[in-house]
Amino acid sequence: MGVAERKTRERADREHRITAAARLIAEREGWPAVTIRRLADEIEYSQPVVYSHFENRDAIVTAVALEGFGELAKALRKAAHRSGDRGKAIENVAMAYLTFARQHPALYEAMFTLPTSLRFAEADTKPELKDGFAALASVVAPSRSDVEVATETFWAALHGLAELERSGRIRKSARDQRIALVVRGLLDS
Amino acid sequence: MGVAERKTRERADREHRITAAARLIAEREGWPAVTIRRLADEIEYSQPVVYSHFENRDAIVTAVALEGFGELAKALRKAAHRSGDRGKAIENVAMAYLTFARQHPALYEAMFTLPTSLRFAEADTKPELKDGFAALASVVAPSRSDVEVATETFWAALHGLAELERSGRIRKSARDQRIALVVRGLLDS
DNA sequence: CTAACTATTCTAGCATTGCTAGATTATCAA
DNA sequence: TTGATAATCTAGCAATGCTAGAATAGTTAG
Repeated sequence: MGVAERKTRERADREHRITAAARLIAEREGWPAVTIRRLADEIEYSQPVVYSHFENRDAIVTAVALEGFGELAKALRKAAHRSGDRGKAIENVAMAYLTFARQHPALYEAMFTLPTSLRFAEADTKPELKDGFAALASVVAPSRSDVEVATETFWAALHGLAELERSGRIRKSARDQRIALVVRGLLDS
Repeated sequence: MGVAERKTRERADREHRITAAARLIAEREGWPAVTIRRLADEIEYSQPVVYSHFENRDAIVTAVALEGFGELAKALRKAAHRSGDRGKAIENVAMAYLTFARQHPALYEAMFTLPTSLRFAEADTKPELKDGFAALASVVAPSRSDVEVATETFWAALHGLAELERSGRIRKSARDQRIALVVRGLLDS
């Protein structure tokens, strides 16, 4: 009775091929180039098959975004882990965050600026979404009373830096100095 | 010979009616509802007339965004002006920034997340784009040596807060505490 | 092994979009 | 009044997201 198993496995494979193709095309040519027809071509099936996996285009973006959150969390955890003093830990995590955003611009776009159906701070919030926040919180300062507020602010600063850098609105050259400022701001308080 | 003048005035009026309609529809129903057909209907002309004013849809978004930058700069200048000590000034400006973003979400979206042809830090950078930055810089600390870096970081923090708040990824309740943290971070350094 | 049934996949099409070529109408100078 | 120019419109193209209904493949019962 391995037939059913094979079928579900094949379906899962195909689903993964869709998100992988979406991500690749987005990273190479931008999200507008990610059309259902293009994805259908890529997996060598017709359009309705794509819709048997995802309700609509946004759902595909959402799936990619979720992958992204998982990977970002992993990168942040790694950076938090190999850390000396607290300041260095914060700096490492900040660098890791900005590097991630810079190296996967389309992925980051899916995670933060494209319309997705991802809900935060709710009952059904996916673990991928919480993990990244937790990694940030771990270096902020486990001791201080306002960990959550401080983490939110840290996150906002990083996200803002990532976005303004990506859109070319702040100088690329002064990145390290800005990170230093953020780190100092978090330490002194 | 007031004919030519009247015509250019009428053209300018019509152009303004286009961006005003775009902005209104975007604010009420979101940017995807802003279609060329809809705008043409709104100004009671046919589609090609809209294209005689703007090269394409993005150019309309860009025009709205530029208006937004002008208004944001004005709001920030106002907040910077009525200020007591330096900490209060920074706080006022930060509050003004976030209030602006919250009260005009679609406008803010045009300014920061939708694709526009706005270029920063270049020769042809429009004054509206520089003014807001200048208003931020004015409260950061005219004395310190790293004004530009500090202003960029301040801006990034505000932008990050605005975006994460808008997308519901950080708690609305703790806004004031986060602002306090940003202000303290800027003061202590 | 065949026939019927079910699940899967495809073809073909709809409505909407951004954008434009070419016809049509209004405007104005000679 | 006529002819030329400018302003505007009609009609249409190609591309998009999405879907109904036909066709096919796969599975099971007799």
